[in-house]
Amino acid sequence: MNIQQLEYILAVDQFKSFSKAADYCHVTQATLSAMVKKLEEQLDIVIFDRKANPIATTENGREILIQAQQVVAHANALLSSSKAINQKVEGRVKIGVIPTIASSMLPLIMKYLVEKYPLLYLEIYEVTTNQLIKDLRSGKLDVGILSTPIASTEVETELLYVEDLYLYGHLTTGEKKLQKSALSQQRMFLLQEGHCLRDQIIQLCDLKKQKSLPANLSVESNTFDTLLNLVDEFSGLTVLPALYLDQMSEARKSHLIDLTDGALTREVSLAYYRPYAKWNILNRLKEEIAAKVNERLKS
Amino acid sequence: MNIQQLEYILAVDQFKSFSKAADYCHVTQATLSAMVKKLEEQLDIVIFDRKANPIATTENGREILIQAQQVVAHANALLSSSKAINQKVEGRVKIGVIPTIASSMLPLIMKYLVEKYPLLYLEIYEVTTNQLIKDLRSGKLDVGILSTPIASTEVETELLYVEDLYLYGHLTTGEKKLQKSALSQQRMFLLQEGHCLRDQIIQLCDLKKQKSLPANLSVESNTFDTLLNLVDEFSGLTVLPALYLDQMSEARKSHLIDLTDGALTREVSLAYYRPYAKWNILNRLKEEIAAKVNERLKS
DNA sequence: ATTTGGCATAGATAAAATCTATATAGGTGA
DNA sequence: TCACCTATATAGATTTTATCTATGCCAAAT
Repeated sequence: MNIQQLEYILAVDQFKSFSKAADYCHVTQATLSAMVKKLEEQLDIVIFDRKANPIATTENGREILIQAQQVVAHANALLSSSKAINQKVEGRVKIGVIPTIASSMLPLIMKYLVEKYPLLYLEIYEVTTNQLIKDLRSGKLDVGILSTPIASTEVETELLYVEDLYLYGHLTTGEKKLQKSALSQQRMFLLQEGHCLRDQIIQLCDLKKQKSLPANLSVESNTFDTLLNLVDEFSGLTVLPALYLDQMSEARKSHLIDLTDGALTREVSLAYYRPYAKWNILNRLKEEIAAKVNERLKS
Repeated sequence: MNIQQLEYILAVDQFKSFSKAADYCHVTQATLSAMVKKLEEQLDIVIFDRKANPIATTENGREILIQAQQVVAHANALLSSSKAINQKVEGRVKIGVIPTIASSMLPLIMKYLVEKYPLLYLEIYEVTTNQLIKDLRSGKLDVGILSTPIASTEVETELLYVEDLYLYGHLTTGEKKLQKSALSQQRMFLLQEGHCLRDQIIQLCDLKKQKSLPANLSVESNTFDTLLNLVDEFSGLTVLPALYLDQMSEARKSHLIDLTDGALTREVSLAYYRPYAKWNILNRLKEEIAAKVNERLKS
């Protein structure tokens, strides 16, 4: 017995005709006849009196049909539920975000999201990449937003957007341009140890023997704001993600420096450990963030 | 989506393990995995979090499982119903019986049946073969009991039992034995026109130019009882079905005459026009009658 | 680092559903 | 009563689906 066979007998009962029922079910009359017969044999009950004109449902068949109706109705309910579930964006989601993304991207997206999805409770945690991966695995977080690639193979990532990185600062020459190769000669102000953007920049710029701060001053900033103050005061360079520019004054924007040969970029991705725990919500978040950010980055 | 797939996910939810669920469902783990995956793809909902240990049901999956339970429960209810229906012997059945069977077989079976099946209402109509076939076709009767073979192709018959026919009467020679070929020489008392047993005997005994009653007396009986009285009075022969002997006095039984070469028999069968209208009841009647009569005929 | 338990996947096989074409039965009108 | 018409049943071929065996892969535990 299967649901399809039940649908077949419901159709025959409704149309009082095998051929009309077959049309309705989008199968040939031969198929429908065979399936009805098979069901009747399995149940050991003859459901239809084919000699009657129009076809009649037997007494036993009537009882079977009532139950068949139930089964099919519930099956259809299940299918509609599954569609409804996929539409639904509600509930609590714990999101871990690394600081450099939190300070640059979140302002752009959060207000929009909470207004569009009033039934969605977003809990945002600002954590480092390493902590984020741990928390994903332990289940403390449902999803992370971080910069890829990452070493972990256990955590899956999906690219949200690719963001340009901008140089900011004061060159001794007073120029507004710089070659990539010259980067390693510059005094570069970086975020604290643990920020992945720091590591990325060190790698990108090949900053091993970099000139840094005066020896009597050691500052490692946690925020771009502090970093910018340092750069302004001590004269040097730092690196900012594109989305952070939204928060900068026009005066400071004039201190952005172009790289003459290509650009620095970073990937920002969603990271899951259990991709499907809150699939519909996370999938929607992914779409919304990607759309909103890419629209912003184009302008 | 099909019922089996729903049973699979119910098992996984129950056992928190694909392989245990597979054992439970008597399929391999590979099959169950594939089917669960297929269902998840069709619903576009991931039901199980396979990374959890033990396996966890996702939030969405939980909602699906609740509905799956419903569907499966109703499907099982349908299957049990079908079994119950096949057991059930109740309701009203209109049975047509030809007179020679009514007077011989019914007394044996009726009391037994109505006591064994108190919910069964048997309506018995005594009608001729021709009328019986008409009434079956028109739906006035659900089933008939008659002597086969019959000419009609529209009515289906199922053999109930084969019954010996006995000769009864008084031979002029005083003997208790007769050859078949001598039958046509005897004065034979028959039932009225319309009784099929009459026609059968005429055919069996090749009674064309038979000696019958004195010309000034024309009696055609409707009942064996009358027939026997005629035979006793006018001296001659008649033919009785085996089951009628139950109702005969011992005195009369001594006037039974053996055929020296073989026996006369008739087939008694159930006749349906719509074989499945009351299948379970009719099928049970068939079994009961055949069993009871054959048991009687053997003794 | 290696083993182990458990799910996924690939490829082959078996089972079931479906189709086309045709037979057959029941009803209808000449 | 015969031929015709309509509707269901059946046979055989084809496609789809379910299932199995064998193996890969991953994460947890030793």
